[in-house]
Amino acid sequence: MQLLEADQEIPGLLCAAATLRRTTRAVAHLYAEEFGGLVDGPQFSLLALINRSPGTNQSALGRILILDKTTLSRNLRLMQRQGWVEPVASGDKRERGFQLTADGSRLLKRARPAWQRAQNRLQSALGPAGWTRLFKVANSVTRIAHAVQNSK
Amino acid sequence: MQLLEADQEIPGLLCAAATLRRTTRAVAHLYAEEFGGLVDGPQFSLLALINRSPGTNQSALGRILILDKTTLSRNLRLMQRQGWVEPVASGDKRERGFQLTADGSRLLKRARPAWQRAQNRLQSALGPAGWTRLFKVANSVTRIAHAVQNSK
DNA sequence: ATGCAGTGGTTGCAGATGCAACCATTTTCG
DNA sequence: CGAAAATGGTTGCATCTGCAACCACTGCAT
Repeated sequence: MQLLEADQEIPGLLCAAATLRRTTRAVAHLYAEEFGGLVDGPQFSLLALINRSPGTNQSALGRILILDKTTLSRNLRLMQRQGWVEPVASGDKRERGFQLTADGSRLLKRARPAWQRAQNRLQSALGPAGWTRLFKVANSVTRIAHAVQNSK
Repeated sequence: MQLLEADQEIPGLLCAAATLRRTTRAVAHLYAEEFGGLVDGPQFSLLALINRSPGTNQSALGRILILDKTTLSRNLRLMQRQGWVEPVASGDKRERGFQLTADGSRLLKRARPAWQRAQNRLQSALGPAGWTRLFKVANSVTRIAHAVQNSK
C-alpha cells in the first residue's frame, strides 16, 4: 500500500496540461510494457501514419500530429537510418515525403500484436464506454485547444 | 482553410497513447502561449506541487507525477540552479526534498495569471461540462492505466 | 521577368523523459 | 548482530519536443 499515491487526483495539478501529461505518461507506460523495446511509442505511431498515407511531407505530418516540423525532421531521419522508411520522389523540390521500406512494414506487422495487447488491456479495464469516452474527449479537447490557440 | 488537418481525428492514430500525446501537445501550446517564456509547463507544475507539499523527496514526487525519479533529479537540479527551489533537511540521509525559495514563490505568483488565462480560454471553449469531463476522464484513465500496469 | 511572400526542410540550442547501471543509506529478517 | 532486500539519488545514453534562425523552392503579383 505504497504505490497508491499516483492513483489519486492531485489538487495542485488542476492544470489541464499537467494532468494530460501525467495521463499520457501512465498510458504510454502500458504500451511500452508491451512493445518492450521493439519500437518507441512515437515512432510506432509515425510508422503507422506513414503506412496509411505514404509520401506525405514532413510539414503536413506535423500538422496532422500537431508536432513541430523540426521534430519530424529528426525523428524521420532516425527512422530512415534504421531502415524503416525511405524518401519518396516528389514534384516539389522542397518536399520530403516518406514511405515504409520492407523492413518498416515488417516491423509494423511485428509490433501490431503488442499494440493490440496494450490496447486490449486498457480497453477491458476502462470498459467499452470508458474507452469510447477517452477518444471522444481527447479528440474534442484537441480540436478545441487547437482552434482556440490559432484564433489568437 | 488549410490548418484544419489537425482538427480531425486520425483513424491511423487509434492508439490511446498517440492520441493523448497529441492532445497534450495541443493543450500545452495553449499554456505555453500564455506563459510566454516565463516558465516551462512541466516546471510550473513541479513548482506548484512543491509549493503545496514542500520537502517531498524526489522519488515520492515521481510517484505522484508518474515521472521517473531520474527525470525529477535533473529537472529539480535545473530549477535549483535558477534559484527557484532549495533543498530541505531531512532525517533520512538518502532523501532529497525541496521547498520554494523566495524567488520561486515570486515566480509562481507571477505566473499564476498566465496559467489562469490559459485555463480560462480552454475552459470557456470547452464549456463547464466539457471541462469537468476532461479531468474526470483523464484522472480515471490515469488511475486505471496505472493499476493495469502495476498489476502485471 | 522578377521580386517577394509563403511553404518546406535543416541545424543549433535547450529542456523533458526513460532505462540501465551504480552507489549510499535504511529496513527487514534470520 | 549481520547479510540481503528495499529505497533514494545520480550519471550515461538515447529520444522526443519546441523555438529561432537560416536556406531553398514555389507561387503570385506587378
